Amino acid sequence: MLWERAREPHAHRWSLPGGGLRVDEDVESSIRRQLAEKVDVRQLSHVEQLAVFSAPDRVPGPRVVATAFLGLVPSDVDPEVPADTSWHCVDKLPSMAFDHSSIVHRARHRLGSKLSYTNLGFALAPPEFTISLLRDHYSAALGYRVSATNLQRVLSRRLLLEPTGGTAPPGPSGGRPAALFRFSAKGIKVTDPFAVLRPPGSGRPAGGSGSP
Amino acid sequence: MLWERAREPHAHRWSLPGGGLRVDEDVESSIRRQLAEKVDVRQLSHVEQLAVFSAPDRVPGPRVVATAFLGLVPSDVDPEVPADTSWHCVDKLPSMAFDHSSIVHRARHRLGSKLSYTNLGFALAPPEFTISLLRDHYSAALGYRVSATNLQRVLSRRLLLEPTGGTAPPGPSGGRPAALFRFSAKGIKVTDPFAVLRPPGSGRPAGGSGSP
DNA sequence: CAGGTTTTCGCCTACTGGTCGAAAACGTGG
DNA sequence: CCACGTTTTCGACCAGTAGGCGAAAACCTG
Repeated sequence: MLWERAREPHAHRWSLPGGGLRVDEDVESSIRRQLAEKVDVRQLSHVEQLAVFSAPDRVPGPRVVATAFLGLVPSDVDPEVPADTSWHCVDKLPSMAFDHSSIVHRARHRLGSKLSYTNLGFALAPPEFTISLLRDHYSAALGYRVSATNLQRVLSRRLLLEPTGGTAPPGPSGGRPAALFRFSAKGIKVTDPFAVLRPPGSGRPAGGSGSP
Repeated sequence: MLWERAREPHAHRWSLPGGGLRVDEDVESSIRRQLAEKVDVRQLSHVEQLAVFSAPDRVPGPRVVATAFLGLVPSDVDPEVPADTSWHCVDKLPSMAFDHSSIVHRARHRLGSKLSYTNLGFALAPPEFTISLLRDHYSAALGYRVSATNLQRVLSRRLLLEPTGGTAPPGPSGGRPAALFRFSAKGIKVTDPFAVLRPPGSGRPAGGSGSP
């Protein structure tokens, strides 16, 4: 989501929403406040620090140190934005002000990476979703097609998918109605990475009961 | 590596090395300069931004925004440090100044997580190392025993271990001399995460050449 | 009700990680 | 100098995991 600058420098170019840090707030409170004030985006499903951008010449004039954030909004919410603000596809970005273009690319890379070793993908979807919708979000964020079959099995084995019992109506061209799921967070967060080298003794959840 | 504060506030308590940002440097240059100036630590095998700590009351007086870094030094280098500086085990930390204790815990958690989905473990070892040494580093950082057999096979299958041909002399109690390896970086960095949900068609690295 | 569409499920295969035990290579003590 | 303990290395086995079909289910349109 970008905001078209009205004033110099870089007037009429697109920039990321943000602003100065007040003395009585930390950086996360600040970005949440600014999003709420300026563009009315409050329903963030995930917010994390991306990186500090601090090159001395990143903006004209005195140096400005910026803490960039990665924020995700579920795909079903479409917040009202002011006239000078609009959503852009990360594959077709306009010319951007300052170093904001590199910030966006860094965020895109972070999201793609985290999809592989965390469950952050659920933050992209509404509270109830179909596997196809989740697959589309994964595909868009990763940049390649992922199989719905495989995605469902992988997430199911991790006990992350909980069927709601309901179904979503099929599209205009028909098709079997898709089952609805919700994220089954059994004490875990979407940001928790799953280990690859595990502690010993955690390989076999349940041995064959009794004697073979 | 901690530094004992001489002045108030928090005099005589331990704190992380660091200092103010100059106008002509970015934050990474700054922390590298300060480490080089104050404690003569130059041989960092890995440096990454950890997080921004910006709570308004994190230090007495005017608010100070700090960009914390995670820096790794290979286990074979032992840089000379001034009298007021010394290394501490993260399991036995002294009382620390400001919010530096939470910064260290955050760094520890980050390192443990990244060992699971990147090859950052190689940054802990010297350029040439034995599997046992690498296992000890993994065990220390993760907090549980990892098997040398498994570690070697996992890393070998990822084509990350390149034997140097040399061997390390056995310890005082004998034992077979251990083979030496180096990190085989074929165009990859230790920070690159390995994907879990892979792009299609990448399952089989090398098909059987010809007809078996 | 026939045909097209989308989702879901089961099966098969390949790969990956955990565990175990044997063998190799070394030092030490009798 | 040879038996013994120690440490590393390697192979084998097993279970769990992911990718790739293809069939079946469930829906819409004409």
